[in-house]
Amino acid sequence: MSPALLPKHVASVVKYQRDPIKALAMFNSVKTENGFKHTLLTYKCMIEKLGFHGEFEEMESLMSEVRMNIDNSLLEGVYIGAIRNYGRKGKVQEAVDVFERMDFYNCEPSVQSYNAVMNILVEYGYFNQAHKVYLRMRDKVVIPDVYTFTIRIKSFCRTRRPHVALRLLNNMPSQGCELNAVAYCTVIGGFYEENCQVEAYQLFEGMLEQCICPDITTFNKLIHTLCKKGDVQESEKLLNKVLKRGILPNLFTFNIFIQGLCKKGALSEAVRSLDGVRCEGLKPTIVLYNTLVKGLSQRGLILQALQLINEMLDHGCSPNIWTYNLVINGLCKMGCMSDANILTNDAIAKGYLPDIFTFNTLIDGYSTYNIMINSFVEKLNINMAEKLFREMGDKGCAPDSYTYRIIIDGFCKTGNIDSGYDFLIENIEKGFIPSLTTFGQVLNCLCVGHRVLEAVGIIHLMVRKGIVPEVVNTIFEADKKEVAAPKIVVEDLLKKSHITYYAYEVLYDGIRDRKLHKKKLPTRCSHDRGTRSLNVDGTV
DNA sequence: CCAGGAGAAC
Repeated sequence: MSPALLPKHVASVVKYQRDPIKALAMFNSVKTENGFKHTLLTYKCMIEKLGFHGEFEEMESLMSEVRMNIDNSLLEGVYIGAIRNYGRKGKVQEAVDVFERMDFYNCEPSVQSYNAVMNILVEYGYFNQAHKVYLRMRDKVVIPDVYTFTIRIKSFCRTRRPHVALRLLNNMPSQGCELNAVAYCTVIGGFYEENCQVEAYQLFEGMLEQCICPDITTFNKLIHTLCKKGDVQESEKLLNKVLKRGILPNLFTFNIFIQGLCKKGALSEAVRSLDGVRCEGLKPTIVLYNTLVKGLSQRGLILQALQLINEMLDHGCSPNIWTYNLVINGLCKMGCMSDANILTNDAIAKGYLPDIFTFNTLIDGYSTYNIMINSFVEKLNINMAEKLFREMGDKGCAPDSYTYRIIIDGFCKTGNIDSGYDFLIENIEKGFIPSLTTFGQVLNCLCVGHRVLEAVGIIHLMVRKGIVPEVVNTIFEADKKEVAAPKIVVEDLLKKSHITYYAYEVLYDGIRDRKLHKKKLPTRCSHDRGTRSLNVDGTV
């Protein structure tokens, strides 16, 4: 007998399976296990998983299922999870819908549900709707808790009414709700947001006097508000206060400070604070370094930024493509396009593959696309090269003959003959004349793949486009020319080593084959480029 | 189960 399958086992598998759909398949398959029945726990985990990954259809259908199998009054946690996940993905209406349907499904929302939906409404700026939910909550005689107050405080702060927020804070004790540091700091942040340093600081001191001290998370949020505005000094003042209370700064704290210092241009101080990080026994992370690299690059301190990259390597922290993007962007802003290109190639050479942001940065440099595409082709990362090629068109930056050459080259090297062929045709269609090397490459690939029809088609296309050795033009009789020209082209290609001897043989036989000669090429759909289809002669 | 945590270019 196999050991019994327990709900907690299923729940943990669901939790640790990365792929929500795979988790769902497992979840469904255990239903047939002898004696196993899903519980509130397993349903909750599965619904949470689906919602977290934005699989809302599956999530909703599982919610219908759980309603049939579990006492509906126990499902509040499930609904709150769904509300949160809809909120995380910006689906405010859907979040509200879940909330609204709760009592219809015999689940009376508690204060937590009201809070969850109110918070989403406030986060997305639906302040009036949030207030309506609050009024309904009072109507239903649901008692607000400290979370409710904090959400309402936040709402007042977001609508730039910190004084109203303060009044609410002060009313909390009389409503039987104890103040805590989160509620306090939300108000304090609201004052700082409106540049009311005096009120904010007084309130901060008042909070500490009541022996209410923020934890590092809450504190970080507060100084983030300040540092974003460039007020590092005030942040330091606050930090010194909480340090005395035994609060320890963490990497978030340092990063926020460094951002603030960079913002006000105190770059050397910002760089020095790396030592402070280490003094605290913390190990600077890539995020921290990148913050500094960004600050330095934005101020045009490129050499220092590059020096910092070396330093991070010395400390066992590898830069990433973001790191390079920041410096590349700095160079572009300074107008040093060629240096930006050099650095980009340098990054590629070191194995840091440029991403979409690299190109947004470099977009001004007009030949940059070709450099980039070439780099990718050399790395045989042809997908990225093609993506760039498409993007280049979208940006109104027309590919030139060279672009085609390198990209066709890339496809041939990676054995993607369909794409190589399509690009060759597209190249010609755009009015460019590909080089014989390019023709040769595609022809070789086609012949190796026994794609004689297309290969021969290309030879005829070359003839029609006049891409032929000079000698062909000395043949005056049209029918003689028609027979001789393809042969001459193929021989010329072999002579100049653009095609292999094998390809030559295949082509030579192919052009003599009358069936092939007369046969029109089948219409090919370009797989990934819309519905346009081409015949080999370039007609659509 | 509900409030409060650093991340990038245009």
